[in-house]
Amino acid sequence: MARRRRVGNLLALAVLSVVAERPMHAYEMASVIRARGKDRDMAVKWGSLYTVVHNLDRHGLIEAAGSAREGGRPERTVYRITGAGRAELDDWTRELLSEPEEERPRFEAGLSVMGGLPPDEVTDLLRRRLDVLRREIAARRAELERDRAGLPRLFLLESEYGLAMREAEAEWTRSLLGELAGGSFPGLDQWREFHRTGRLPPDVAGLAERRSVTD
Amino acid sequence: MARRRRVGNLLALAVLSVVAERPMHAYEMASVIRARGKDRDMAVKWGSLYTVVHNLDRHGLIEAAGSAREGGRPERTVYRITGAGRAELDDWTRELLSEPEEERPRFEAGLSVMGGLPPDEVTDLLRRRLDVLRREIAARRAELERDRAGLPRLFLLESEYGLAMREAEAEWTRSLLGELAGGSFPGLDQWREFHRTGRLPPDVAGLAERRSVTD
DNA sequence: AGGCGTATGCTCGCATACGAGTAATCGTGT
DNA sequence: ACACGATTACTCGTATGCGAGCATACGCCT
Repeated sequence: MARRRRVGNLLALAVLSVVAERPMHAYEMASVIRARGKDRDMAVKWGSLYTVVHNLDRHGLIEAAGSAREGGRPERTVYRITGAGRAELDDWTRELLSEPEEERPRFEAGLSVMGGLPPDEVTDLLRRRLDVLRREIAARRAELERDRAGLPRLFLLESEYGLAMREAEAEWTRSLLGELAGGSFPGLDQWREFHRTGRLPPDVAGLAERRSVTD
Repeated sequence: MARRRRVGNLLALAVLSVVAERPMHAYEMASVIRARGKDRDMAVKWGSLYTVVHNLDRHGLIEAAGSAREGGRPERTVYRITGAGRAELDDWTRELLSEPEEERPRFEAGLSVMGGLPPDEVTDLLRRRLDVLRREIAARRAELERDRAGLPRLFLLESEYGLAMREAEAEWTRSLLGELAGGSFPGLDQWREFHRTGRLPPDVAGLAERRSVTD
């Protein structure tokens, strides 16, 4: 699984998904993607739009269906999705839904180098993180509540999922923070010691090596 | 915040974090990163190692500290971290810890195009996802239990966090699956209808447009 | 009727990212 | 004592990714 996509940028998924509805020219795709709020779900970089559309064309996933010009000067190519494109869209969707990420969130990277900062600063940083999370959760929850009135559930799932994950993250952070601030975090003294003296206590040095597990 | 990093690849963070300990040559960095299991925390592509090391050098975050040759033929440059490098490492760590991701997980993209597949297939796909999640959770939990014996808590946090997130994800998926499989998911009929007829019921069409919110 | 802000629509160049390939050395079984 | 598989160590080319910039046109105010 996790096959290599001919065009791997998630923006390509968004493009396929809107052009599957009806033929459009590139800029219109952008507008529709924006109107549907799909750009919120996938951190779209608009600078990549034309590259992506081009590549989709090159690989036969969409194709020119003529061109149109309106009052506005430049002649724009209208694209339609091809059979291969539709197949790719479906297959990609299937993959995204059925296979959990291998991709680690960046916070995990942060945790993994966290020991390089002194514990009290870390506590402070996590407190800040928790603050932001809480604010975001409130904002999203409000937005979701507003949307529930007008939108079918199917279109709200991404938001619900995002909210649930944020909540879990906040919860986890809060619990860690409790241990750090309350002083019950095991090894806190060595950690502090390490930053006072600049060196690891001998019993911890060399301990950081992890065995290779079931990989 | 979220300043642009001179070298943005997370592999660069790993490199900085190990070379901060003591000067090393490139390949040794790779070994240490692997030995610490940091590569598990950040999906490292080893093909990027030399590019990244090069770029760190170019930007003055590390610098050559001489070169060594051992039995093995090629002369290897030994790098040490610079003041700027240490500052970058600390600043980056601070950012990763204190600022929650803007980055959307790919699953969210999947959810957002999910409507393109018929509900029964989606149910099936999510069931598969849940299976994989459950297996992963069991595996990670076992691994974590094993590691608890030998490693200080500080080095287990990434794993604990990863596990907590997987659990939350599984929980959310399970609950959605319940609604889909049990038929209580609102709008299920229209969704199915849409796939039978190929067209949206008129009351749903045009509904997908999202208002622009607080952005 | 002219000025200006904003939306539209697109181009370009540079910097990466990273897969795939290469070549030497080491370890170990026979 | 040598073959061969694994490990060490690195190079290169190609495909993107994407920020920044640019040009036109439209709506609206004055």
